[in-house]
Amino acid sequence: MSARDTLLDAYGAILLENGQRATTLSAVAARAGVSKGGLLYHFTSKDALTEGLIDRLDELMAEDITAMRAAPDGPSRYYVRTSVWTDCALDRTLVAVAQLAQESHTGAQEVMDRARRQWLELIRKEVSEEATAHAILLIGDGLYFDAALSGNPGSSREDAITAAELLPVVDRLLAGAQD
Amino acid sequence: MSARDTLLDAYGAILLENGQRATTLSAVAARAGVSKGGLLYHFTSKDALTEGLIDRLDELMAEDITAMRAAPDGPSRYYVRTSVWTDCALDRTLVAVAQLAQESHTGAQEVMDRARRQWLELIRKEVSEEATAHAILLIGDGLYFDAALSGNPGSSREDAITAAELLPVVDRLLAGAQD
DNA sequence: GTCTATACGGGGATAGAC
DNA sequence: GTCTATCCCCGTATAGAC
Repeated sequence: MSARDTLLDAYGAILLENGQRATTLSAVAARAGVSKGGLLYHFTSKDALTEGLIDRLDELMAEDITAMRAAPDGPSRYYVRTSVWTDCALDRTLVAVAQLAQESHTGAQEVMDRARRQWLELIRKEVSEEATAHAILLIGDGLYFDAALSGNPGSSREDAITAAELLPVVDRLLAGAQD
Repeated sequence: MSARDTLLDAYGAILLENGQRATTLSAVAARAGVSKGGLLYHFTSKDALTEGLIDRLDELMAEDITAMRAAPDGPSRYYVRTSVWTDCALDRTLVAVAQLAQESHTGAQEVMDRARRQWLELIRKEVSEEATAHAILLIGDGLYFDAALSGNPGSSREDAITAAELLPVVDRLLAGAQD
């Protein structure tokens, strides 16, 4: 794995677990196993580091949209299924960048906006009724919100909802919107 | 309005609009129209300031739970209705404290957890089916997530969903869970 | 490609005047 | 009750050795 990727992993992990304030250059460097100077060789500034993470999210989102479009059980079910926390690269990067977006980082806000628009577009193809499509999108948002709040989403709470429990509800929403 | 309340308003507003990193003592003091020293007379440290905001959320939540319990259209509809951004004190404080929770602030995480548990408990009284109750809770979470992401939720986007559009979907969920 | 040393600014907090 | 002045620490970034 490239040094750049290792550093982005460390940055994302700290962002996810302890929030923006904890993402000092020394903390990121230490977690990646290099010194501050070493970090600044690969990313010339902290801004460059955040741009790197945003670019990574853009790539992961492109993959996700492709998979969602091809999902055998349909985009809505795919979307809700994959919004439940699975600790995958997209989950982690998305919640990390969401933190940046909340700190008014324009680039982060734009990529989050783009992500939600792309998801909604695919859900709409399956669910003609506008409000239902939005409700499904909101359920996914809610799942990410929970993950973001918990700080350490890996240690899922005992009362966390599972995809298996949630999908029948999505099915009912889909069926109800068909009339 | 007391000086304390004015300062908490300023702190919450900056947290909401620009994120934790922007909430320096000088910025909060300036927004409240006092000096740094003036602020530190009312709140002896930055921690005291955040505790103040968390206490405020606790009070607002108690009011909200009372109103939700007495809502004529039922707790679920009340919950979704009021989760749509209305720029009220609870909305603003909740999203502000959510930011603190994401920065691993224990007190903030606890009050957010408490809030979600209380909401879920009341929704459960109306919706016996567990997954549906969770789905309704998640729709509210999603609405708060959107508000948090936008940075300045006051300036609602044109594509934002309204309560009027969302409530029929909630009704269908309630009806579907009755069988 | 990675390190140490250092410069510089900003944020939190105290002391004390008014 | 609110202000200014000041201190110290820490975070970002640069310079230059290895």
